[in-house]
Amino acid sequence: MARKTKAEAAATREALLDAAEEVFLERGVARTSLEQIARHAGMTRGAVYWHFRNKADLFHAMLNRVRMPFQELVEEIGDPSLADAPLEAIRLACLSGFERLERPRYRRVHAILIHHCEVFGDIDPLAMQNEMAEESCGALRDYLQCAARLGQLREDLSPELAANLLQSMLGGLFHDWLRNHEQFSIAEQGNLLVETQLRLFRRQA
Amino acid sequence: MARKTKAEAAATREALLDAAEEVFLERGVARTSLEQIARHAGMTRGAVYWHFRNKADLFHAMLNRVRMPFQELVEEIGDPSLADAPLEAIRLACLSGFERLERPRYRRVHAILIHHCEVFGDIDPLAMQNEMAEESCGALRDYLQCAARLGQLREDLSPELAANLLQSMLGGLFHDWLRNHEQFSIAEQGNLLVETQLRLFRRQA
DNA sequence: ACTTTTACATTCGTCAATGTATGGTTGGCG
DNA sequence: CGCCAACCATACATTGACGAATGTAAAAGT
Repeated sequence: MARKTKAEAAATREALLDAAEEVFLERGVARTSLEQIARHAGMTRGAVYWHFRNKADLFHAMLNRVRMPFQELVEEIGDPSLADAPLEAIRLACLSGFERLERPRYRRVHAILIHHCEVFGDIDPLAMQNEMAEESCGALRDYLQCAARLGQLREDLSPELAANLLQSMLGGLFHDWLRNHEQFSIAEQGNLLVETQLRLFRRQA
Repeated sequence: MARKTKAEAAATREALLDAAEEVFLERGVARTSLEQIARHAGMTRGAVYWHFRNKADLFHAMLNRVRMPFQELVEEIGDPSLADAPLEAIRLACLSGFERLERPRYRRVHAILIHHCEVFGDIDPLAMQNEMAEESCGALRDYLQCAARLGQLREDLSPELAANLLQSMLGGLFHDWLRNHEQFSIAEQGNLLVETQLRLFRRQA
């Protein structure tokens, strides 16, 4: 094969990762061979083995193109102007998280991680999900405790319980939407659910 | 091998299915061979291929030993004495669902379906999850509409929205618990969350 | 312009898993 | 009581995916 320029080579690398996303998503990780990925990108397995050591390495590279959403969500929350409005901070963080998830690459990779791959090589998707869950739940608890101190929560609702409730609701929404994203828009439905849940949390005037 | 009595043959069939549950759960469906399942049951692949046509057939048989929980949940709800207390009916249905899920066989099979298998043969776990989700969401909506007619819901909360909230919360809880059931008891945590959510739904006195 | 390295394509050996065919023992029915 | 088929083990054939080796032609360097 003729050698390509560096830019073209990088492009084929991206094309291989794109192809991996699509084929993994539609056939599952275990059932797709490197041959299928290569053919779907218009290449052969030789190209795959040039850019990646093996299937696990390619999988890692695919994951590294997106960062974890809840991690970013926590960073996003760090707006100092919202220090006295923690519930609003939570709402905005969820909103930006939803928008990020609607980008095709994010959606596909997370759908693969959660619904289309079992334990695979040194990657344990369930452990990653556990980390994400604990991380987001911790952040929610911090902000809801803050809200409780500011007297913005119903008195008959502990911030820990509210955090668990919100965490479970967000997780369920996340899973449902990733299962088939054409059923509803996560931005619309997510904002609606989060606003409603937070409204139920707030103390009545 | 010597021929076994009918009872013994049935016992080895069950032993093979038990072994399949355990190995599928710990190694994932795609990465486990029929050899591993047979050895784990103290048999050889010959026994597997006698009782089942192939891996997919064994998988089907494993699923058929448990019925879908939300399907039973819907049946469970049909208590006529609770016609004027739909929220209580929902709570009791969730409770019985949680207790059913704590039985090891139910827990293992659902954990496999949701977290440890990709698309596989003619089985599409995501389609099954979609059916379960729509089914339970429909039932919840019916009961919450009933509650709304009886004036038991906050006026600023539509029954459809409440159903979606509850559905997402239950789904998230379900997924979280199946991911590692040692983290918490789904009966305790689930009842706590459901009671709290329903309390937030109720109109204030 | 010449060499070297890059970026793939092609081919082939290997191995694990599946599926099938066969054998052997005995339970259970006539 | 005899024989057949149930029940399972064993051996063999087949498949297909991986990974390494090799080929090769052009881009980069000098």
